[in-house]
Amino acid sequence: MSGPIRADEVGQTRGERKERTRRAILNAALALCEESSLVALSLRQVAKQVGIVPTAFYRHFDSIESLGLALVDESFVSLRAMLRDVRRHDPTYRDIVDQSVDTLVTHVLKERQHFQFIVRERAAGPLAVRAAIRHQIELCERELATDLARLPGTDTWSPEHLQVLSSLIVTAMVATAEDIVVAAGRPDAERVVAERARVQLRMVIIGARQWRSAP
Amino acid sequence: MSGPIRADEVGQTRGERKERTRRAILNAALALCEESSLVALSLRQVAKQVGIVPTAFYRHFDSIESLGLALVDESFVSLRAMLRDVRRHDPTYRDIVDQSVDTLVTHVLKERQHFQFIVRERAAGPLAVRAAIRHQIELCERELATDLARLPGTDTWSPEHLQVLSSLIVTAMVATAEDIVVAAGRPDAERVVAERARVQLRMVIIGARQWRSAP
DNA sequence: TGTACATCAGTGAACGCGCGTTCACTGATGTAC
DNA sequence: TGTACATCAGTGAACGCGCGTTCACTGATGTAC
Repeated sequence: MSGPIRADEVGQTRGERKERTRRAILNAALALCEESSLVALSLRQVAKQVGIVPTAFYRHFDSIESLGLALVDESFVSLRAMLRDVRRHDPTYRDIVDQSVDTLVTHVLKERQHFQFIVRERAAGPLAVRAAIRHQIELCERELATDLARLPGTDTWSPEHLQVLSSLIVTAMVATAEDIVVAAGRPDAERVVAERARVQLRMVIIGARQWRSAP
Repeated sequence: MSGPIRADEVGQTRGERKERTRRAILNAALALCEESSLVALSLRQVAKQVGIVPTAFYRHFDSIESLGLALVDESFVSLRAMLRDVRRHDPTYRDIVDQSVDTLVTHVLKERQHFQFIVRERAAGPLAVRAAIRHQIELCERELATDLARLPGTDTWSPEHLQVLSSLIVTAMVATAEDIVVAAGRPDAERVVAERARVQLRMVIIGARQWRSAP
């Protein structure tokens, strides 16, 4: 770095400072595209927000698109942390819905920007970003199908059936995540969204269980 | 118009020509934002595509955002045409799923740009556009709830229950519309998406019917 | 029917601005000896 | 440990370009008489 060293930067290695700037770029981009989309975000806006000169951006990313791919990775770290939390609970039909929806709500509110980024850029991001998000979501669907296969009473279901059910659940949960983001900060609205998600999940599970006997 | 009159323009009134340009602007915008989003679309791109000077744009719309609101109206004309088609069929549990999914696939493929616009701008459009789309979708959910109330065997369901079910179905169908757009042009992929939508819809309906007896 | 005037969709020049990207640079940090 | 050199995150000037918006305009269409 050629500028003056700030008090909070002494004692850091060059690598640590680079990582620090990289993180600042990722955070600034995440915040700036919140109200529109990556495709409307400029390199100069990001640089300005971070407090670096526009050309310094290139020391970290090739383009806004590759910055977007890094944000996809980062956002799915949050999403997978949530899935891990969901799996930690006891897999019984009785509580699984309540626990899963609670976990979803908690994580979406805690990492709002990441979940918002996923749902928004999935539909409207740069092509490579859209593709990366769709791929990650597909992986989540497959994982969920594997998890579902471990639930009691699902041993007779076909892999295709599990996959279709899994895709329906993921779709409903992505939609719920969107609704939570919209409702964020209004406790009443949050509760309505959560209750709806619980009922929907229960309907789906009941339907799937019945399905077995009527193929 | 101050430019030369083209052969295909003779005999049109001033109003007809204005409407013609307006339509050209809407079509150009719909095509141009297909690969990214309204928020990344410029007035000059649209004008260039239409073949008018950028300032002429203002004779028709205040801004890209108000053009977007017109595209929302236009797109929901397509969506409501589809809903009308769905309703035309016999409301029995046996065929309703096959017929509805067929209708959905046909309409989404026929008016691909409109459906694509809705799902994309719902998540990433200018704020007013997002709000308008969410409002329209909410209206559709309420209409569907009314339709569901007319199906045999639903007379004992509560309005809240119908609303939750309706929202789940709309969510699943919006997701299916997205998948149809992605699969468009690959008949195998289209068939997979349609079959998945049918199974999911059946699961949901079965679950909802059972729900009644286990509140 | 003809004439005089109003309307208004589209024109074209001009503006200041933010954009991505190039380039040569600076100077603190890191490394080899 | 000290010295000489390499690395490289960040700088700053400059570029050509597309942006939204302003303004005064043109000339065909529409209307009032």
